[in-house]
Amino acid sequence: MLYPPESRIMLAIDCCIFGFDGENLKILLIKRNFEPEKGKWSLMGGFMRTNEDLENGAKRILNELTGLDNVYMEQLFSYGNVDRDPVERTVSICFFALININDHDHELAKSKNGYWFSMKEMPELIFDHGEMVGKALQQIQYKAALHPIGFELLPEKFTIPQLQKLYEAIYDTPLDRRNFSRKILSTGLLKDTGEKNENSSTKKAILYSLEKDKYEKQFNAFHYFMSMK
Amino acid sequence: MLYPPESRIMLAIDCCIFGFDGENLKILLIKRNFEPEKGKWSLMGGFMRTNEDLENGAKRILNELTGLDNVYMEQLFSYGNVDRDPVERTVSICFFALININDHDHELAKSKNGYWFSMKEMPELIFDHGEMVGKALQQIQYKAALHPIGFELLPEKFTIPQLQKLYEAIYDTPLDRRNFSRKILSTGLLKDTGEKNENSSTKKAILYSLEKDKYEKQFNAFHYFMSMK
DNA sequence: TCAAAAGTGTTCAAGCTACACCCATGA
DNA sequence: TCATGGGTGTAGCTTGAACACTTTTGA
Repeated sequence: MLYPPESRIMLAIDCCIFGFDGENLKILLIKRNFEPEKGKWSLMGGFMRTNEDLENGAKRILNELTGLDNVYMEQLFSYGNVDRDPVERTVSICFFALININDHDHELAKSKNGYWFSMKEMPELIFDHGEMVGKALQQIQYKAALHPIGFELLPEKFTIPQLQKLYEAIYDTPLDRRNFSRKILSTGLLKDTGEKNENSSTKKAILYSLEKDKYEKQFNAFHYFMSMK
Repeated sequence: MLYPPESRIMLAIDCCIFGFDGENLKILLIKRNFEPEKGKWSLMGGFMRTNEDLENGAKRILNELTGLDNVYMEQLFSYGNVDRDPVERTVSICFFALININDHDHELAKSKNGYWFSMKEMPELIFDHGEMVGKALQQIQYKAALHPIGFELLPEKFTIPQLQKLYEAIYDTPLDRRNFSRKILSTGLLKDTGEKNENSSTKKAILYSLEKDKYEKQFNAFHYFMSMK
């Protein structure tokens, strides 16, 4: 038995892929060499397959561009205005991913015409992809204020100043070093690795790693990383 | 030009409809008199039409059960596990609505086999509808902590004790009357109507209405209605 | 006049904000 | 030895939590 065919609709997945280069929050976009809107910028996307769950579809598409697995991904929102796609009525389920910008397969991304943009220098995107990115950024701001998702964008070992720069990039606002440090350390999520950041030309900052146990346990607890006024 | 037919998929909408009766947060469910899962409880739902935007589809479905228009609705999440629907692979976009429980068309709801349940007495639901309700409740808890959505569940004129009962129902926790009152009034969103609640058998509480201007302006500002520990 | 619900004020503790000094490093 | 960036401490203020008394009303 099947349902009547009245609402079989093209179903797509689009993926906002965010990274952080130490200074700026960045997004991975592709220059389309296929129709429609060939030559313009868009999110990485693709059609949902009939035999895969939504999350698997999103993972597949992320993997096609970055080569990555095991990445933090969240379903964001579904877009389905009747005329959003000029070819045919298509509903797109948008996901966002937070990746460590150094981890992905650069060659693969290049072969798919993928380029990183700072959020502030993002070009115009096709269809409603600009709206998707706006919503993704807003969602990251919400979530990062309460939950420790920022770490997903950093390498395994990171310094507090790096983390602070990330938060400053996410909220596009300067933060006080001393208060930030105290707040982050008070969560108990950070473990001093005993190592220091050798890349610095001044005082070397302490490298921390995540307390995995606490991280997983407390992930859904509230932390108030930002005061969201 | 059309896309290849590889991923045309049945697209449904399901709707979590919440109300508040003065004591309990409630949800409107239907007892299915149609297949599949005839006789079991589910959310109100339907298939997306090819010629309507997602929000319009959700509004249509809400209206079919309640007769209401102009209701607070939010897209929640999309569900698309391959085998979630036994009939055929179907992706469902879930919305939630907050309505004033007295405003809707009781006869219409009855004619569709709609019944209200307290959240705590909710029966088992078909498919992944239980998961949907859980996520909707969580989203309401998040949102109501920061944004003034609670008012959508109350009549136009309401008292502070009523509002407190609503928050207590949403978070399933008792709140301190004095602190709650001070906090809510400090937002400046409430306007003393000069009237009092005549339904009370003891001291009559002041009826407030929303400061519409401030409400709309501040809707996306953060308020910290709840301390989310 | 009593019970029940509503309105209001105060005190204390915790947390946030703002700010200053010292240390380590490489040039 | 100097400039730069990193680590830490403190004082004041704001906010939230805890708590008690008074008022209104109908029975």
